[in-house]
Amino acid sequence: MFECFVNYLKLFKNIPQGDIDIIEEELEHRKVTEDEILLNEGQVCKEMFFVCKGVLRIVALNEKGSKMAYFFLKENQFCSILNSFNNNIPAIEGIEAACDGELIVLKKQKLLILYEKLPYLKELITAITTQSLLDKIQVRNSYLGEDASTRYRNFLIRQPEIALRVSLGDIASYLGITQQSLSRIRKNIR
Amino acid sequence: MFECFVNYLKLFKNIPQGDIDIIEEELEHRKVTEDEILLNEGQVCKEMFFVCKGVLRIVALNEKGSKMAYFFLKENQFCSILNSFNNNIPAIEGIEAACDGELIVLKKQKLLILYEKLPYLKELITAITTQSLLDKIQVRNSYLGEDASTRYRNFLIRQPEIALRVSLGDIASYLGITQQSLSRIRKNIR
DNA sequence: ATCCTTTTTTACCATTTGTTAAATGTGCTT
DNA sequence: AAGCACATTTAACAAATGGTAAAAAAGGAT
Repeated sequence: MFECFVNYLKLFKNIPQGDIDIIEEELEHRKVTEDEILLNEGQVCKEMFFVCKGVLRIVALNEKGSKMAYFFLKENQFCSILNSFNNNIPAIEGIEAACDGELIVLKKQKLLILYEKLPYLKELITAITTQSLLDKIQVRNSYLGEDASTRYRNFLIRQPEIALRVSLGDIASYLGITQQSLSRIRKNIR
Repeated sequence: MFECFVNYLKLFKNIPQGDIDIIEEELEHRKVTEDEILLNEGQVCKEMFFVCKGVLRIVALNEKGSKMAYFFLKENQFCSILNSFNNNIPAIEGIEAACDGELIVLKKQKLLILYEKLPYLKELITAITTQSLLDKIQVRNSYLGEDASTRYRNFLIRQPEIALRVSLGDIASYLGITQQSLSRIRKNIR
């Protein structure tokens, strides 16, 4: 049930079986279906998800009021709205399932218990999520300097598995262009 | 000399004078002039800067080979290339002074000494820099969903002081548009 | 003040992207 | 299989942006 999560952590640090038992005590498992909403914009985010299977998307409303995908998270990635989670403030973004999948749910209360019992876990998870922030920011910055066609080609290189599993509309909003533009770009690439 | 840095930290946590003496022991002060390069792309970043006066810019080469500004950092903000700083790998971005200014320099070696002596300092600085990452990523994401004119208007709202202190070329590259486009947008706004 | 360099503004045209609308395709339900 | 809802593709036109080049403006140095 929780192997994928534990196995992922073990990639970074050897964790004794006793600790694993403690960790699994506080985890929850959840199946999600496409377009299921895991967190609404405006709510305080009190959970951190770990994707075992499928793809999650972080979404927000843009200036014109339409939903835009900020990020896609796939297997072995954490997904939360950290600004909300850390500071107990309403989230500006929401979390949705981009396709059917399975998650590990880390409730904030339970995670804090784990951090008390196993302080190294806090360091580890913080390091992982911080690193993923740095990766995300690097990608988003580079997109701003590219035209739509280049953005799409780089998206295919950077996240080929995502490209196959989420809708064209999702990808277009993620790249900051319209569906029609993306469809046109796809045609030109063929 | 170092008051601005210490005063800033005190906003978050009360720090006894003894600790302040320890901290100041490890700090360095540096004056910079406009366009001075503080870190070249490709180098490993071994320092963290704290801006006392002026504006720094984080730059990177885009697909076409021209320099793009990823971020501007002003008074009371930390500036480093964390991916390089944390992981001892060459930086993809560079750091330059966008105008004359004064900095506190925190060398990695000395910072690690401070973290040993005052563990709460590590938590504090990590929290501050993580929060600023979240803020930056939020802004960059929203820019991707806006057209150039909206981006500029939101830039003026979000960072009015920066707008007055850096060149049009810097702002244009930050917003992912050409100087000419930005100049045209400015005209339309008047 | 003058010259020189750099930045900013303009203008023109090519290209890209957005908008609107319709057509086509795809999968699901009955 | 037929029908329906939804996603994707196309098309035609409008609007925005980029590329190039040149003029104007602003600063600095002498």
